[in-house]
Amino acid sequence: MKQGFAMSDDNASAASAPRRARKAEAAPDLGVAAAASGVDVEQHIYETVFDSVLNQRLTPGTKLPEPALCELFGVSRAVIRKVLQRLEHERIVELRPNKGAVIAAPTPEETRQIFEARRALEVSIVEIAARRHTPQDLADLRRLLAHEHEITHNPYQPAWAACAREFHLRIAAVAGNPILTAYLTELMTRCSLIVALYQPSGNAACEHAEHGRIVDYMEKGDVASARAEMGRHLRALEDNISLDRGASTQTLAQMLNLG
Amino acid sequence: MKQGFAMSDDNASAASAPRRARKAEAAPDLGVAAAASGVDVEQHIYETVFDSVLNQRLTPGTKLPEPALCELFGVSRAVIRKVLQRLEHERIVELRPNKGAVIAAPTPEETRQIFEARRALEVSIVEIAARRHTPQDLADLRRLLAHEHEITHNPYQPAWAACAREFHLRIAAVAGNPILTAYLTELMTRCSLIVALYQPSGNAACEHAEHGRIVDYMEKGDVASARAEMGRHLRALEDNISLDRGASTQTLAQMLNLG
DNA sequence: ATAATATAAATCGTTGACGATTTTTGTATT
DNA sequence: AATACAAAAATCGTCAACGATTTATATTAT
Repeated sequence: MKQGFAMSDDNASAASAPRRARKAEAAPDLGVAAAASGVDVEQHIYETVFDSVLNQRLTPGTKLPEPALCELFGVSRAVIRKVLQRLEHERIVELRPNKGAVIAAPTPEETRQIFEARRALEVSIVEIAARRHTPQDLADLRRLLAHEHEITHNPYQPAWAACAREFHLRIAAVAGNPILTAYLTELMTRCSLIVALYQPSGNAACEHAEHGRIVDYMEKGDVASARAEMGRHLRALEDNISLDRGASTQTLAQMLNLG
Repeated sequence: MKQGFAMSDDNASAASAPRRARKAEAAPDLGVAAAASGVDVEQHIYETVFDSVLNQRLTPGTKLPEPALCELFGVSRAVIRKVLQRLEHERIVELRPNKGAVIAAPTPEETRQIFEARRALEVSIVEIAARRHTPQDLADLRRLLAHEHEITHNPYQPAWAACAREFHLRIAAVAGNPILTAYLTELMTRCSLIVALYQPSGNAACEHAEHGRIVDYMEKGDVASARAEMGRHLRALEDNISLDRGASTQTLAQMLNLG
């Protein structure tokens, strides 16, 4: 098969020109801003790739050649390599030695493990959140539920996925443990990859109702029911994933929402 | 304060010599072995640092200068940098921009979060393990308990810590979810840092008894009791950490068990 | 026409070097 | 003697280049 990339052609002219405005001898470029922006540039590249994965512009299996990313972002290979290693550790990309980086493609077995891990984590998280929530926390969750309700009938899948993601992460935020939140964030990102791979026939309205029940139990202080409902909800999510595949024909620049 | 390092002196003569035996023109060094060993070298460096942290030779706050590590392991800065980034992502070292890497020193608040995350994870892990264990799994756990019993009266703290660590990770292995095992591994490594920082007055015999009860409940299939006992056990662990500090005077080479 | 082989292109791993920042050391002043 | 300041050393971030490996392409033989 053929990957639909054409970046070395259309980007060689667009990205190489601003690249030279770094240490020019004519412009008195204050070196402080250039050096201090280094860490921000790295974060920007990371977030761009991350966001593209969440929005399914970068789909599992997509190759991420280092030279292409260098030209797209106008940086050296060292910083690209650093970002790729970070993404690898979060299981978003897979780094095959001497063969390049690709967006990770969770196998069915990994999918099972990811959902089992989510259940293990989230039932504990919702238990902590059910004990620790403030009135403000509940108001925020209700507001998220209202936004969910509006978007339930939106056919654009990534929008709903982002909404649901925000809900689960908000509960983790209520629990107030950054470590558990980080783990859950990682697992939910991998779930985005799963959704992109095996398009689930998810019923947004059904999921929305389950979210509502979870908040209801939290408000009542019914910890056990909140745990049970979260467990049911996650099992239901796992239960509707098919095994179709979809291949893309976009360019890497389009997937990254650049140019 | 003064860090007790003297590596640039005694290592400049010992490590720079074998460094040159890489691409010499006289020796027909087969480049395949040198290139293929690259990933193993990286893994070796990682495991050396990791092991040194577990054994409390590398204690929180210890600086890890890149040039020193380059000479100690005879590699370039790129590979050292890669290992440091990996260790940073696992929260074992902290990478302060432009200020170097140090062994992480969990704060009291982080300590609370780490133990809360351990409880959240391990009660679910032991529940899965209690449902999924085979006779062989139970035999292995009993064997670990026997080894624990022998070492209970050993005054050398890291030996007992390694034993307890193995027990908890074995339960995770019985649960059979690599993702949860990886998260727990990370948390237990951070617990080693906590132990090194705030030396707990842990009662090994008491912990050993709790381990035994956990396995008993698993064997009986009493899932709820296994969960509860694990929760009690982890709370007890958290409850005895003091707030003393200890500073080291060893050289980095000694801490890494080299030469 | 297809398969196998050889050549060419692209990509990755590693290294050494340069500039910028931080830390240490030495000096002068109060 | 202690503090403040300045020079020097050490360390880190980034980059460009070289060799090795992989992938794609072109050629040739069956």
